[in-house]
Amino acid sequence: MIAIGQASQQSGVNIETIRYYERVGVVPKPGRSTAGRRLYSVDEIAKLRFVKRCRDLGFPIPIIQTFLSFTGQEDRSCGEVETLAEDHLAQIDAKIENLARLREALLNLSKNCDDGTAACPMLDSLMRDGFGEAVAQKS
Amino acid sequence: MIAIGQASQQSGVNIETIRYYERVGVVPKPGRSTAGRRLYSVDEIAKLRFVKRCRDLGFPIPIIQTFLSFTGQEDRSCGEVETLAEDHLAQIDAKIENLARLREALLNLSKNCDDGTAACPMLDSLMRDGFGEAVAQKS
DNA sequence: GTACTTCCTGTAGCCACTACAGGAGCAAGA
DNA sequence: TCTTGCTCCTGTAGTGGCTACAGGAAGTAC
Repeated sequence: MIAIGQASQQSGVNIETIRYYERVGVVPKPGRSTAGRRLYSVDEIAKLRFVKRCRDLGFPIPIIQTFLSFTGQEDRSCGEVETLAEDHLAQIDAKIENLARLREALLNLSKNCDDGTAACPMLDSLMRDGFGEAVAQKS
Repeated sequence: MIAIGQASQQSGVNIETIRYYERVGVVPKPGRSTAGRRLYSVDEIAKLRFVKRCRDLGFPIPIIQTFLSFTGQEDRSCGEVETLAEDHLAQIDAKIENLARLREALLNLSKNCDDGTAACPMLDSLMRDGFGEAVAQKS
């Protein structure tokens, strides 16, 4: 059983973030020492690392909680995990597409800036009507 | 001079968001009617629309404030605008790259799910050591 | 005994909104 | 004139996923 600082080092999760995860119920409350300090087992460290990996993959916390509720149970979990992962993948694809469109729009705008005049054509374009409607989408 | 509802329609900015922009100082405080209701001029609507377009392009609010401080002033603005836009473009590129990497990692993980066994290989991979380090980057 | 580090709780801040409560004004029809 | 329904007002709190800080207690090394 190790203290939170070591748990942080071994899992790669910030101390404050570990406490945050505990507070919102992502990971279960760990045991405590007689003085009230958190003590983590190897399993709990593994769970923290799992959460970190999922977060690095961009999964939102509620999805990770669903994942954690599946681990250990054998039946039906794989299909649901796959569905959640595919949904997430679709969202990532949508984000990439959106950013690519935005990139194009921005590139078109800023290349006008090269013409050497003092007033900025990019700001002009943004101020004038009729631009930008093609970009407006939520990421 | 029109009321906030019309200003919202004409600019495409949500009413609550208009008030938020006023509160944080993105747009100047508008005039008021005798009863204390906000009244917007054509110029102020244009400014709101400008802010919306910049937000749609993903510019953070402090940058938009810089843009707005440049509009109307002729000298030196274009070079600085270009720099800000290029920085932003670089950030978008970094985000796209990150998401693409993440996409790959996720695809590799979830395609293992197809093997028909009951326990989930994807969750297994995430629980085991040695995976995910290549993905960990801030978006 | 003392200096240093780690840990504790609780609260507030970040970004860019969004939602809601509880009230007031305004315009149109009966 | 009264009522109905819409718009608007202020102020506050919530969203997600942390991060930072204050003020204190406990542990460790010399």
